[in-house]
Amino acid sequence: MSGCSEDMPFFDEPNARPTAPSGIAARAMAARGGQNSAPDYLKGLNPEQRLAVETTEGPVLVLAGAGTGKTRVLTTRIAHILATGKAFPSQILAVTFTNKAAREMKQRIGLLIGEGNVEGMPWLGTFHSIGVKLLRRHAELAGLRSDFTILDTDDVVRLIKQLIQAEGLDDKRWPAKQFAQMIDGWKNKGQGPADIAEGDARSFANGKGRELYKAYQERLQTLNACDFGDLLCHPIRIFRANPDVLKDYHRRFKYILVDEYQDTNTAQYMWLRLLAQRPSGPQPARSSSPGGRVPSFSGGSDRTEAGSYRPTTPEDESAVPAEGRKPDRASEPVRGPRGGPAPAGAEQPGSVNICCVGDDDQSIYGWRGAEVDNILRFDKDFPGATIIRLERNYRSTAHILGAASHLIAHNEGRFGKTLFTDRNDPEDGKVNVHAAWDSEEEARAIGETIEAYQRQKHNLNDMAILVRASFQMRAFEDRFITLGLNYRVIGGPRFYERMEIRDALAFFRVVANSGDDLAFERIVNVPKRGLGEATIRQIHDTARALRIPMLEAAGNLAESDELKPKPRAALREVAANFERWQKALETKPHTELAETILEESGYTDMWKNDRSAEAPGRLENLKELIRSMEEYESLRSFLEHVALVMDAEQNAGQDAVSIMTLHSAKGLEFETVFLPGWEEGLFPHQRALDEGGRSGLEEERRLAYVGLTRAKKNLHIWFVSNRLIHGLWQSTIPSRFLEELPESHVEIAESGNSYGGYGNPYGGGSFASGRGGRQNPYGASRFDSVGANTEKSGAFSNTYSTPGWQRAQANRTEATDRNWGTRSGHQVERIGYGETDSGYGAGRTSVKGRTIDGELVAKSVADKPSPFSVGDRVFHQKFGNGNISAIEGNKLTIDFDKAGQKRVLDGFVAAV
DNA sequence: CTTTGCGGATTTTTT
DNA sequence: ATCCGCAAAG
Repeated sequence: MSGCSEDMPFFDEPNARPTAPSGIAARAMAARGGQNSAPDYLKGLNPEQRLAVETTEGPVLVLAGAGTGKTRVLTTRIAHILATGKAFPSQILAVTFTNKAAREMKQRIGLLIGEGNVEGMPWLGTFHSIGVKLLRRHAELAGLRSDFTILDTDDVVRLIKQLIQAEGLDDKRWPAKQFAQMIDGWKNKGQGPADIAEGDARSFANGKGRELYKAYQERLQTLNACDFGDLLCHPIRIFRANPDVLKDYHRRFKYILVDEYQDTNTAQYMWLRLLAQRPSGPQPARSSSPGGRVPSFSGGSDRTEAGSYRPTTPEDESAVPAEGRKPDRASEPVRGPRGGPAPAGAEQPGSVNICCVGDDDQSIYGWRGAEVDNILRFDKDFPGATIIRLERNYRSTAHILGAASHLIAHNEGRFGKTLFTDRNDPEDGKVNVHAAWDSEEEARAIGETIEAYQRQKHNLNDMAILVRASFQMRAFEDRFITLGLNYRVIGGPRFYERMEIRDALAFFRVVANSGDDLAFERIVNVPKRGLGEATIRQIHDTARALRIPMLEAAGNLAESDELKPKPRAALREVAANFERWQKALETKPHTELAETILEESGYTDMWKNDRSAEAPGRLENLKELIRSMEEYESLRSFLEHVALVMDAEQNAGQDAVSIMTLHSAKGLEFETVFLPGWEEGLFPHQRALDEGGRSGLEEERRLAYVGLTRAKKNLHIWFVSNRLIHGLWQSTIPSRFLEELPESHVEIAESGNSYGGYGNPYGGGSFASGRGGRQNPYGASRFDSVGANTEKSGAFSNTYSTPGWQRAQANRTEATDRNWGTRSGHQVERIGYGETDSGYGAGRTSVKGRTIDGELVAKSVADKPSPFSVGDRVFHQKFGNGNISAIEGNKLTIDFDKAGQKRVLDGFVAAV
């Protein structure tokens, strides 16, 4: 968050191209047997991969399908560039989207080239972390000091709220959160207040959108702060306005690599374009392409500074590139290996050694600004680009690949790739499609399948459940708790988002940077000190009037007599505390200081005195926070890290099933994958359909594709006929994506009997043909309307007329009748609800009554008196041992030894 | 200042 | 249904 001093000199090395092999290069060359035998790191690459690695010069697009060795290519390519002495580590710019990807890349390059040498890659990182680095260097060019603070979403929303109120607007009618998202959207497109569309500007706050945006930017500037979007937009602006600065980077970055290119948004694209341009020579990446109409971030659309682009013409606005404007230089890139180092393309004027790796079929972040078009028009942006397809898949069985390929082929507007594999094991099973009555049964059945796999010696670690929306996770968590099956939820609320962590960080931020008013406001009255709205307003006003930080203003006020005695004493203490801690910053080790701060501020005591169930977990988190600080040299460098890298590894050691959303599964793989919830309205999601239209549907389909391609060997897809949505039971129909799977690779599982795999209760034939004409006696389901409107191709409508499917149908009807009674008066009560927050693992845990074969189990239990009494010692599968402190019916309040106080159903604990 | 009660929202997520 | 945030009352 606050100032981290970069001690590495900016240009730490001569900019000259290395002439002699560096240590790494020497080693790699030594490893190379003779002129014709490849160095070790190239061994084992297939021809396409090798081409992607060795085509170092000129623009290259690597279309890497799922499981085709994308990361391997990227890392080997870097290793190759280094080993052949084409560039110093510091001359390679390698960008990723997530810290995880960056970490992984660093690590894998380290394996290829030796740990120590990776340290020299200062420009390998996320777009944002590199953005921070650039911005710290040139902060003054953006009107900031180099110790600027990075605000996270929470800070931004609070700040915007203040602005909205300051404008005298109703913050109820104009939610700050919504405006924050709008600003984020604008920044994703690289648009400053001057650039936004009139309609956008008008649509918020009675037409004050633009003013509000402007006010927001001004406020950030006075706070010496910026938001995530600024980390990209400021550098873009700096580059545009300062050609000399940009030129330095042009000289510096001989090679640019971009991971997950299909996920880049417009701002990231602009940023890359600026860095990839080589003004000294022909500029293939210029206005001859759609990319030429790079939107301007600030100022009018006809500025030409930095030679970045020309005035846009109407033609430029069309998505069609002006043909016949091929680059003057030979567009034929250096292809293929020549044994020795390729010509020093890095020095050819005008050459752009940019390599983007991505997969248009895995673009699933359109909703947050990613532009698939960026990857689709790569060859227009960079004429003469080499496009390399990686289609050989090393991950999945032929059935899984067949299913995935067939599904994704329903999308238009793609490069078109077909994954293939040499693998041909007759043992490989087809993709299984299962039907269940409702989400609970779905969870139960998947739980049983998992246990069956477990009995066959499969590790839980190799299995994952990938859901479309996070609310689906609950059913699985519930079920797994009762089964005692270990699971881990990935991607829940992140560590840094937890209240206690944010509070603690706010204390640290003020200590590190007393001008951090947002942080100060957050904790000035934490723990409660009797400083209410009135006092805070007064501090605020004083600070604004005198143009000083709020902390300082608070100190002044405490010494004046403008306040009543109580708040005055409180403020005096706060000011004294911070003064003391700031002094200690110089002398005390930062972890010790952090502990002191939390102690002396009364923050830890606050949680110790809190009797709620979450309190112990929160204290645990605070301890973990301090522990994690040890890895950093100073409080400042820690805060910098936290601002950008906000994840924490969760219980990785244990064997556990992973539960996560499809989005967070991208990039991962599992032996066995379960894909529940393939129903219209949920997947494809209704909102994606409503808001995104056809392209929304295509993105959903890509998401399905991502899901399918996560599986290595076993893939189970599920759909249910009834789902609880917003507290209402809705009958649902199977996802259209099921119809889009090829019959030859799919098997309809007849899982029915043991736990009842019943699908569509309304008869109407198979889920492939049962669209339309079906009636729902219980009122209109919003999903029905979707299905009814779907006149989509019947290309696969006969897919499921197999004997197996028909038998499943027969089962289904029978079962339907049996279950019907229960369903109508649905009473799956939520009987107990306990929450655990301890650690980073499973965030939520809940227990509820359940129906088994139509009987409401929990209900029958509820009528009997509880077999336990207060004081009994009991055991719970998840929470361990504890003592009962209260009983209400069959709900027990238990003080667990480890997990703290929880409320659970008596059915889930046993007497010890 | 703290507590209670009402209204609104409830896809996906990184930095 | 239920969680969350905010505003008015205690």
